[in-house]
Amino acid sequence: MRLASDFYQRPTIAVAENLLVKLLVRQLEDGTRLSGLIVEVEAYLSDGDPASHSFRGLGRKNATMFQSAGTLYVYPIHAKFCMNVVTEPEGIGAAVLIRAIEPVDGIDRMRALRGNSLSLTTGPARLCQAMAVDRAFDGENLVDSQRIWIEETSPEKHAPWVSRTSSRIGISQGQEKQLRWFVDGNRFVSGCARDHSNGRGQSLV
DNA sequence: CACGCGATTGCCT
DNA sequence: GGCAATCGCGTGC
Repeated sequence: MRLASDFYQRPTIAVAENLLVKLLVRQLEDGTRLSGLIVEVEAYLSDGDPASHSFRGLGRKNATMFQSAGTLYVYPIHAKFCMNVVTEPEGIGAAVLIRAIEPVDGIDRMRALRGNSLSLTTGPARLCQAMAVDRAFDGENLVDSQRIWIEETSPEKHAPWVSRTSSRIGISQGQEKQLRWFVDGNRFVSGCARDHSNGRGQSLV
């Protein structure tokens, strides 16, 4: 079942934690269904978070981040793209970056979209490429889009898992904040923190 | 040990 | 609004 607006319109940290092991679904124009379990996310807050694109207030390049909860904020980076889910009430400016998924449906198609590269969906730019998400999806709303959305998953359908936290990856400011969540031991999680969890990781369940 | 990747900024239009 | 980009680090060859 698709996640509704009230899921996204909550404190960003709660949304980030709860996005783990939800199913990200992309319906291609030809009807092909691509999907994957979210196994790594990062939170970018509206207040006191220098790593967040919203840190300096609403500008021409981050306006989507201030739209309603559930809106997809896609930003360009090094000729590729990363996708975020907008959280909190409209106008706040906070989001959750989806950094990795474990492929479920349409793996062959994802591989083709990735240019047959081995790393399919590990890393935010890679998973965008594998899910055929580009700038045209900036502003798309996961609550009612026919092209992309996030579904609830049944706990009995996948093995028990443990959530861990760590510092965010690839940022120059706000490194002390523990705003990254990932599924412990999952092979699709990016970065070394899969192994050490920054020494202060917490088992949440 | 080579290669690919990537939470931002500046510049051009 | 759109595009191009640097270099440190993890991955995999």
